[in-house]
Amino acid sequence: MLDAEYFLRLENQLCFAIYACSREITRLYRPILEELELTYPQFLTLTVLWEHQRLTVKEIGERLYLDSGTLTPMLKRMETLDMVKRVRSSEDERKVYIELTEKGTKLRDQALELPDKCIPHFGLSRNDYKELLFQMNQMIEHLQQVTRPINEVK
Amino acid sequence: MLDAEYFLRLENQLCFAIYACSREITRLYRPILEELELTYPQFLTLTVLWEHQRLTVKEIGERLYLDSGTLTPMLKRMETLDMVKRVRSSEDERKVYIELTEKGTKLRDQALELPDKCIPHFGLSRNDYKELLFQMNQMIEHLQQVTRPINEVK
DNA sequence: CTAAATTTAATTGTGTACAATCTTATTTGG
DNA sequence: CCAAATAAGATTGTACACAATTAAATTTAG
Repeated sequence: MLDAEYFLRLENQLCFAIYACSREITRLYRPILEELELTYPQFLTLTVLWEHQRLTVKEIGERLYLDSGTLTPMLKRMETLDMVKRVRSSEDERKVYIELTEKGTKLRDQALELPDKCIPHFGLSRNDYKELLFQMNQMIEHLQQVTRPINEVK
Repeated sequence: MLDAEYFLRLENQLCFAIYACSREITRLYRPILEELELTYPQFLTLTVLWEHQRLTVKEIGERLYLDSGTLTPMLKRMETLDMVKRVRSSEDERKVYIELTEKGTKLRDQALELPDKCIPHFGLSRNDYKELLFQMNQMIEHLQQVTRPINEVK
């Protein structure tokens, strides 16, 4: 049983701090990503594609925790910008493969400058960075046990 | 000089972890807030109003780091739901005061159940919660020094 | 083997975010 | 005192998020 009055105050709400922090980081990235004609979620999409070359919409969604309602229109915009190709699978017509174009592949070179330009502004030591990353991922896991439907009962 | 290759991998990106964590928390809150007819940003708006009774749009924006482009339409929706009143100031016609209605005030009672229902799912000890909150707020401060225009030179 | 269930994307509709611009009101400097 | 600067909200346009639904393809169970 928590002290509800205490945790209802804005200054004590961890969820608000995380939400605000997320938006501040996006704000930091925005002008730099703008030079690459990218938004932050588009950059994340390229990040997973740089690691895997070719993924279905569903597989991208599993990695970024986004659904087709978000991804489909975003991927279409990225296709218009000639960063990715959308290829309907021939073995399974339900699937759409997302592949990097040459332009999308080359963007990685410019994106390599991002960490250096951004991470120092987090104001974290290398160790704090790692610990915070670990904590966040643990929290995500915890939360997903509640927020994601349990289909793995089979 | 950071190892850019390392920090470009999705699993090593703290910004992604924070962004994903923020969305997972919102997902945890959503069904509970839905019972109060609230979205998460609307809940935050009520949170600051419960603390201050009456604030201008600008003052709400300063606390939540949101601008009028976000707040104006949201506050209008909340007015439609009879949670707040929008009152143009008579001393300074540029300002619009946001005040709680009776309904908006009473929602606090139900909102008091939120911390108990949600925070345990974070999977954090009371101490980890406090430390994480502190770290996040520190990061926000650091980031704002870069992302927010410096007007306080005067 | 086929009807029902499941899977994958796409679509629809609502609600943020936020840059950029606009409008109106107030403040300030000459 | 008044024109220029500034300030507060509103508006416009673009891009996510995400629930809910739809459409089409594939799997599965009887």
